[in-house]
Amino acid sequence: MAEDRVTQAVGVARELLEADGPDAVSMRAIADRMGMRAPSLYKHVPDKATLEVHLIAAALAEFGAVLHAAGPNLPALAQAYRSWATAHPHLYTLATAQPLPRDRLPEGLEDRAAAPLLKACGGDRDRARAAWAGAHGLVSLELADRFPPDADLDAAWDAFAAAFAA
Amino acid sequence: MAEDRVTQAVGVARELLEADGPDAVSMRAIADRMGMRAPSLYKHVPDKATLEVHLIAAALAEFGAVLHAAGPNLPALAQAYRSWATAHPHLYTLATAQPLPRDRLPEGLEDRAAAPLLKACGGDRDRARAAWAGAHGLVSLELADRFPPDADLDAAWDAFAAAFAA
DNA sequence: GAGTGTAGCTAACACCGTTAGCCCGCGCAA
DNA sequence: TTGCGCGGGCTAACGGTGTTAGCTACACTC
Repeated sequence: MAEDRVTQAVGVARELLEADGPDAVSMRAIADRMGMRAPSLYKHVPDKATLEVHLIAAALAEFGAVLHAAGPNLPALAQAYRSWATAHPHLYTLATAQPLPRDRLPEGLEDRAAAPLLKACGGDRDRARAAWAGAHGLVSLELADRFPPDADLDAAWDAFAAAFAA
Repeated sequence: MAEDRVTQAVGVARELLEADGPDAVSMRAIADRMGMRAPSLYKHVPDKATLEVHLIAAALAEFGAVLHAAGPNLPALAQAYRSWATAHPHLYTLATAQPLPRDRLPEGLEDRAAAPLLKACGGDRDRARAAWAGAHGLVSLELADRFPPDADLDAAWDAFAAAFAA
């Protein structure tokens, strides 16, 4: 059978990333787990960046599905956003901290992930972007441990939700 | 005289970072610009991480001063936040994307940078954190080119300000 | 059976941060 | 003046990274 070595490599990369963070994701480590040496990996994958693009695509698809399932109301979306991101911190960061390789991503992926929030904002794109930024900001500051240790994150999320409820 | 080689190294690191991004900041490149080889740099600086801590401290101090100068009202703060960050994208990212090495930073640096926003929010810490997250989210998504090319960022900032104006 | 493509391998390159060990020259003390 | 320590430069090297070149062995086809 030998199901596609590329998807296998992406899976291994995801395991490594989620378990031990971005520094653990090396071509040699991936190859090791696939039972081969690093150079052989290049018979299946052109380079590491491509692998990361696949990882980002998978992450966005999964994340988008979670948001979609939360339905188009803002508090539920915020909760889903935060809980997925904190459950997959390295994946969230990978998919979010760098420019999107839009030309190498499946058509419509981005829009599909954004759709629930846009609907929750009644189609107001600017408002949706501001809300997205709020959620992303809260999540990424939390993931980077930027809030003081005594900060009440739930309360901060409530304040965020309150600002956008009006 | 030989003004402190450490501050000189930090200055060079900043130049490299601002000019060509984080990948350009290598110990060898810094040493080159100082007219020496990389190993000699270690006679003055214990390691690269320490250099980065100095860079972060300098960035936070400068950024904090800019915010302070903007005064404690939210629209002015938002404008100052965005314009400093976009003027120094790599520096902003460096100082913001990783956990703060709080134990190695000057006492009170963090609070001083946060003070203007806290005052603008009337001392409501949760609200201030939500507002900070909004600004940080907008900036970091903009810096990472995450908004669609046709997005009107000014309008998104207005929507953000409107949400927190009420 | 000859040939061809797939998929593994080792060796190597250029870079990274970092360490070990050498050596030169300056200041200071006897 | 002589000797000595040490600050501050150097080269060589280690182990890591992504990646390429070039070899080989197996399977499949004609």
